[in-house]
Amino acid sequence: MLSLRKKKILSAVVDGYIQKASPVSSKEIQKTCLQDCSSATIRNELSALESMGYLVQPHVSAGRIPSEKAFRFYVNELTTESCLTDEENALIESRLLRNHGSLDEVIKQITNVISEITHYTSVVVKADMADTITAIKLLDLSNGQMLMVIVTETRVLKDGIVDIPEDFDDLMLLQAQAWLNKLFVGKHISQFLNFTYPYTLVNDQFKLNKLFKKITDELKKQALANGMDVCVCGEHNIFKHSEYNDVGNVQKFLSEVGSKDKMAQVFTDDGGQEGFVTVKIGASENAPEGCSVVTTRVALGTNIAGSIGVIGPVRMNYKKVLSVLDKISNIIIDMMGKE
Amino acid sequence: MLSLRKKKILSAVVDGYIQKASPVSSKEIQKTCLQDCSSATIRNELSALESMGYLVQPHVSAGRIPSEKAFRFYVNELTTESCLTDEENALIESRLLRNHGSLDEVIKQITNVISEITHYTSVVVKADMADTITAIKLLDLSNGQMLMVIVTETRVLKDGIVDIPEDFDDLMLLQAQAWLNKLFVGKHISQFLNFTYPYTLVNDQFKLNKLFKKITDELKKQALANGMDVCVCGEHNIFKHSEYNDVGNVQKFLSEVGSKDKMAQVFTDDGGQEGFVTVKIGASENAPEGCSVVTTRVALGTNIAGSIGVIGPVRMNYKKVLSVLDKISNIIIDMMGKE
DNA sequence: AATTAGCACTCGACCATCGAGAGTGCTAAC
DNA sequence: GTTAGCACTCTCGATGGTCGAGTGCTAATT
Repeated sequence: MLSLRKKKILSAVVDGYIQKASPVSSKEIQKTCLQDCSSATIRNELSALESMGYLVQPHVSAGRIPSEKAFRFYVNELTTESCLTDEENALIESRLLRNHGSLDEVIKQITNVISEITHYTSVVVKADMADTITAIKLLDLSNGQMLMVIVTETRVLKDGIVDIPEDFDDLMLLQAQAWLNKLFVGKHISQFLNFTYPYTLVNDQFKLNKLFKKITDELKKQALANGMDVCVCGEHNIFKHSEYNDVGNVQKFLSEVGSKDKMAQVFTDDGGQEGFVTVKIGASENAPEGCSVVTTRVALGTNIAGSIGVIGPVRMNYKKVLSVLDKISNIIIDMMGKE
Repeated sequence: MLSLRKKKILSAVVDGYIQKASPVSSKEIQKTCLQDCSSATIRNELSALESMGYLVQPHVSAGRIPSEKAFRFYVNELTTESCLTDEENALIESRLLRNHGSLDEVIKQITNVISEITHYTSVVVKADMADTITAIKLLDLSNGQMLMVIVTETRVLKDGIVDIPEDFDDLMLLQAQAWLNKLFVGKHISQFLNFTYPYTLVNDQFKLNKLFKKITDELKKQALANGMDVCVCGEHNIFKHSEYNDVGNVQKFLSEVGSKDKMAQVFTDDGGQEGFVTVKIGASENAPEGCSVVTTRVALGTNIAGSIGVIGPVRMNYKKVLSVLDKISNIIIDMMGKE
């Protein structure tokens, strides 16, 4: 457990770093939040926090940078109180309340406002929960591969291709198909997400298990990429943040954000509870490397599940992002309640 | 007119620069294409070409870099013969010929193959020519602004907002509306593109003319952004080209490519003739700064106009891009003919 | 025992300098 | 008109030196 002073200092480092994007020194902390302490004392504390894994020193004569652990601490300590200005609140409301025909229009509006106010990239993932699976087909392509097709009430998802092992005959393919249908027909495609293949379920032979796992994995990917609508807005906001002064980072970020299945994955892999905001910090919490992902669940209509959120560098303005998402999810829940 | 040797040298510089992305020296040219000349002679020629505006020298001890004028020369000299390998041809064919339900699917496939083979960003702009304008509405928002709405047979385009001058009354608004309807009802939205506002048409008063011009400009922008479907693929390919090692350039490029109206504009502003490939080099030829745009027109169905093409740095592999677009447009024209 | 003042130390950022190498332009000879 | 030869210019990378920021440690203080 951290002493009160350590907490204060740690928060100050994180706050300062979020603001300036450069290492924070003992003197700065003294100025901003601990005038009644000397910088030497703070240095001792910083040193302690470093050895506890909260801080990192890029080099000996630089200040401290918060680690992902520090950001996690910071976010946990955060109060839920909003930091939005009246103008920002008004903007959000006016944008969401003007009634824009179709759901997709509304979603566009949502991503728009979020990215505009937060200056990060925003994402909304939509899944029609009423659109359930009616069949799963495994189609032998006669070239050692099979095509997997998921049929739902409203559409057909294809393009999943998997190698068939040589000792796998037609009968087994049919068995596999039957098994998949038994498991998933009537369910929503998003339920692949929570499904993990149990190795002992079908067959003890390692090879077959491996194939079955491959099939369900591939189906999962398909379901993510095509079964859910992903709307992204404000990708270009990354250029505002100094971690993306490097072309390599930009490239990595854009390729992550551009991949629908990754986004669907990252933005729906949370508690699934409506009204709560989830924060994932860095790769260790399953966000893309160097990134944080903030999401919240919201019903976008009867039987339409939605996940709205923000993706950006770990050095993110969490206060603002959390406030915005909180505000927006409340408005939406409200809107939905009235209909 | 350039001497044969100058042409040879100029082509060699462009070729070399396209390949290496670094200045080309006299010695290199000697090696690659003019063994029977000394490097000194080539230097004289290079110097002449430079003063003619074809070449640029970044600094005195560097080789030459081709100017946009040089690329224009190079492209004009290019023969139409294809430089594609058998594998590439086969890939294109197999991708386009597997029949993918909807037109949008096909378009996705087209952009996909193009960007995959050329390693540039590819764009397809689709315009349903049968979808004509049924009405244009100017709606006074009572706050000194008006909302402009274009109604076509299948959809409603809105969101164009323009200030109304104070001395503009309701009657004039109606007049303006009547005028616009008279001009454009029954036509396709893309025809705004070719429309330029004639100052003397309605009123001699400068102010009103200015407003009318503003309205048509705004309508144009709307028509471009929303009246045509723009499909972009392979944005991330820019990272493969060294001109985009700089974050600033990446940002500029992505913001250009991300703006639908700019893309619709750039990719449809050509002769409009089917089967011919148009090349725009650099800002002076109305491509985005530092970029070249290669396009070709193709009917994507009865009454559906399409423009398919590639956008990338001026230092583009024109041989390949032209070959690919040529091949693809031929296939599509063929496909359409059969239906 | 915790805090603090003071100081030596370290390291990055910035700048100037230097030499090597590339490639040119010019001159004079062919 | 072409070419060999050479001086010249400029970039690039390496080297070194100074400055300032910020630390860690020590010894004194509370």
